[in-house]
Formats: sequence, C-alpha cells, structure tokens
Amino acid sequence: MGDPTTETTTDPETASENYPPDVFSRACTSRVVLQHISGRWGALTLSALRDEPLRFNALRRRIDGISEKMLSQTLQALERDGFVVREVQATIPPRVEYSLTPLGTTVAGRLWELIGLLESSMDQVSAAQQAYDAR
Amino acid sequence: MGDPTTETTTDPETASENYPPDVFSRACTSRVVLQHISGRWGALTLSALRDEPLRFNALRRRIDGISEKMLSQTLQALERDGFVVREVQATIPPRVEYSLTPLGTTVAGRLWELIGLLESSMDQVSAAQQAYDAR
DNA sequence: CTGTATCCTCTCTGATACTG
DNA sequence: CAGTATCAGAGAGGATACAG
Repeated sequence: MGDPTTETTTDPETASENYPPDVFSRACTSRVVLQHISGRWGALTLSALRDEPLRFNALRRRIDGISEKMLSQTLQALERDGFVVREVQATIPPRVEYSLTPLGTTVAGRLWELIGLLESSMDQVSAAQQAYDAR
Repeated sequence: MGDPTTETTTDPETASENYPPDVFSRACTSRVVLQHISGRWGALTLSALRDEPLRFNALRRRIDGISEKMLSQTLQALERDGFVVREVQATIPPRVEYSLTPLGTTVAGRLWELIGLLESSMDQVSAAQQAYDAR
C-alpha cells in the first residue's frame, strides 16, 4: 500500500466511470472510516450511545467483552472522525461523558437498522450456515 | 457484569423482552456475522454485487486492492452466511459467478446506504479529523 | 474514575507459488 | 479462469500494571 503511482485506476473492462463514488478504489479515504464505524467494536460503541450519553465505565459494562484498551482506542477514533464528543467535567473524581454528534447520531441510526436487520435474520443465517457445513 | 448498582438494568435472566436483542452481549452470534458483512472487505464485496452478478476476477478488479486470498475467504464466509450464491458453470475454462441472495440483497442495500451516507459526510469527517489533530 | 503504557498472543493480510 | 497452500509481517486485541 501507499504506492504513490496508483491513482484511480483506469478500469479497462468495467467502463463504469458513471458509478457513484469510487468507494471501491484503494485510495478511498472513507474505507478507513467505514472500518471505524463498522469494525468489531465501532458499531457496538456507536449503538450503545444511541439512547443516551454514557461514561467510560458505563460503556464498558454495556459493551460486554470489550477491554479498557479497545474501548479507549475505539472512542478516540470515533471522536477524531467527528462521530463522538468527549466531554470532561472538572470534578473529583473525574467524570467523562461520551455522546454522539449529529453526524454520529445519523450514522448510529443506520448502523442500528443494519444490526436489527441482521438480528431478525439470524434464523436464516444459521440455517444457511448449517446447510453449508453439511456439505 | 453482575454489578447490582448498574443503572436501570433489566433482570439478567429475562433480558430478552423489552430491549431489542442483546447485541451487546459477548455471546451474541450476530456479532460474528456483523463482522463478515461490515469488515474490511465484506461490505465492499456485497456492495460490488448489488448491481449484477460478477465472476471472481471481475470482482477482484472491481474491488481495488483486494488479494485473491482475501476475496476467496470473504466470499466463502458470505456464502456460508447465506448472503451470496456461488454458481459454477461446467465450462472450459471454468466460470464461476457470484450473486446475492434475497437476504444478501437486503443487507447490501443497507450497507450501501451506510456507505453513501459516509461518502457524503467525508467533508465533515475530514474537517473533524483536522480539528482533532490540530490539538 | 478515567484512562495510558507495556507486553504478549493471535488473527488478518498480502506476496508468492502452485493446482485443476 | 478460479482458486488453494504456505509463509512472514503487520496489526488487532487482551491482561496487567500504573498514572492523573
């Protein structure tokens, strides 16, 4: 990666310059962001913040199985991307609240729809998996 | 986890009534599937198949930067989950076509919406990133 | 309470080579 | 054309310890 010569490749066969955005291009910056919001922890973190702002350890309890390190890392990425706001209250003990930005709320909504769709399809998916494994 | 002081938690044993599904639970099987469809290559692969069935190398060209191995692996996972159909035509040279199942089509649609939303928000995201890095 | 730092493991990923 | 096999490096992820 990081090859400076590879700009948008001129696809010889798929003469589809008319395609929406070039999300399929290696250089597409949104790929990284997509990873942040849809990665193993990103989607769950954004979804967890959909209803209400939460503090660090509350988030940690909500997202079962996430480690401190990953939660911290995930939140930093989401904050940098502008999906999450980190608000520090100067109290003792320190109190940090995480909430969604308007953009984050929109994204989290879509994500939640996707998760809901997946959840309601898990029967189908499980059946497909069993059928596949039976072969 | 079993913290009695946690906010308005539902009863641990009967937690499958009020809240949608417990996607936040470590044991939730849909987490893995979510990884497949939203992982680095899954989302792009499903999106690439939205318009039309494609063959292996056509997909490879379409999804810039994916290796043979990763494409193969991604397609296998998506097929096992029941999102993608693999159809082998007994010709010479071999011709294998990948297409979406109805479920796959639905999921890919949601995914595409999410990607579209992200694409149209990249200005905001980039600005947020620069602001973040400036600190 | 809210994290960061460190170490260590394991998976993911890509390049290469090879099969049918 | 459509993959599989193998190997090595990069990065994700977790446990623990420690800091503000």
